[in-house]
Amino acid sequence: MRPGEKPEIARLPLFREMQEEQRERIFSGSFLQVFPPQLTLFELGQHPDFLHVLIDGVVELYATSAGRDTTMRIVEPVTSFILAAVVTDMPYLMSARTLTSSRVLLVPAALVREVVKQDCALMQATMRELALAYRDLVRALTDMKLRQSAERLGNLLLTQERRQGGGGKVQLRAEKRLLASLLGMTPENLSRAFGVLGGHGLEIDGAQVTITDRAALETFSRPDPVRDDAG
Amino acid sequence: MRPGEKPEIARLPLFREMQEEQRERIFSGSFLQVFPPQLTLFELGQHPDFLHVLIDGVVELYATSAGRDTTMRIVEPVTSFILAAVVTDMPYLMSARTLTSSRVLLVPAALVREVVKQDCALMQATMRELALAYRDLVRALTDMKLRQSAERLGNLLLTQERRQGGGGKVQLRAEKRLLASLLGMTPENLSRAFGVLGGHGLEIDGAQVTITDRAALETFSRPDPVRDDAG
DNA sequence: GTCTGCGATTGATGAACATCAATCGAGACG
DNA sequence: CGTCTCGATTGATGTTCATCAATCGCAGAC
Repeated sequence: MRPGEKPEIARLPLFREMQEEQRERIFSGSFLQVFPPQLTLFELGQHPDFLHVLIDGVVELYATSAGRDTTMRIVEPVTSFILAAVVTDMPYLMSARTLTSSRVLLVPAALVREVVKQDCALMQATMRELALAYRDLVRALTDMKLRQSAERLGNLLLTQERRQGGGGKVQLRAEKRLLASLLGMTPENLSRAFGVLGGHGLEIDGAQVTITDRAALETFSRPDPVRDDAG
Repeated sequence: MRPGEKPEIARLPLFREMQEEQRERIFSGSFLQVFPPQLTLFELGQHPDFLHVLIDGVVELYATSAGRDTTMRIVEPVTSFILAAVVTDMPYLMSARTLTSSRVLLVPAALVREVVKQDCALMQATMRELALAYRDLVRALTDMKLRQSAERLGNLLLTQERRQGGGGKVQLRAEKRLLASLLGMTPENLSRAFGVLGGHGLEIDGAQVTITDRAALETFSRPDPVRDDAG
């Protein structure tokens, strides 16, 4: 682990409040591993052996079924992932692969479960993390069920813009094919959705998106104050 | 509270393992309320004042956005619901209404949060509950993104049949319009989906569904051993 | 520079699904 | 016993989205 990274991991919401001593136990039982791009970290159905914490790089969580697959989440550093499978000790419901070269902290799942039982602060943080993740999924599911593709894209851009500082500019980080899969559509349709939004306050140039008329974009995308604005 | 109900609530996974004394605190701070059918219990965006435990009746959780709405979950007794909003103390992401006359135990949200902090067994149960709910939503979202309507219906029926004992019969409990909304389609399309499954090992008579050829139904619906079989 | 490979885009077509309208059928009620 | 109501069903039609095919544009290789 590089200097400065351990404190950064310790500052994660998940590990922040726990006892120093227990945190040391977690860290000393874990190990950092480097993975090349496009490598599968684990697959749907496998038994969860490690809690993963992405330190550096980008990881995609995706699900497959009957030959088709879809992106469920794009993980950026520094974040833990697949907490729910580790806590319940049940098979993964998603697969994971690196998109870029990545460094991942691997915390043995059994160790997580053991320390969680002994350190109430860690348990509370875990509980909170799971509750927030649950809420994210509620949002994603209603988004999928109630909105059509161009609206979903519009709302995602509005949300991203707020997260990136609110200057009316959004920098797309992932490939568009990935973004399409995350939004539950084909790359072709994403292109067309961008085209549609072009008539509703949006300008796009490659991976650089500019919101030229927020009011128009909001009228079209119908963001929900509860679902889309709050964290 | 009627005799026999309190022990039944105490047997819920959520409350089972906690200290007797703390459980008493929860119960004595809560109250049971009876609601008529079709009554809204709370609405999306409101601040969560109570953890709800459905004792008797049926409750629908649904989300709305831009005039449209969709069923997210049908709650049957005895189950707690909207745990995530209570734990995070953040606005509801779903609304709730009774479908039939219902009795609901209302546990003040602040009390839940306080006792959770003091009783590690309750916290662990909460964590587990949230993790399982998260996994349910992962399943629902991938189902929505990867399968088309008739497949979703087929898999739901296969799952229900297993839960109802596996005799090849499934009794539909909810109205079909509700089932349609839960599956993310219109009532008209649900009818047609049943029609399609009629050619793939299914027979339907009103609310009584019979699986006449499980192999055919599975071939068509492509259940995922991980996602659909495991709990 | 040119070639090459790959992702993004665009157009044409088809499938899945929603919508609109009409009808059917079963339970409620006079 | 009829009729009224409401959900379920069926058919006709339109919209949304996927698929297939071709082209564009850009970055890396040589």
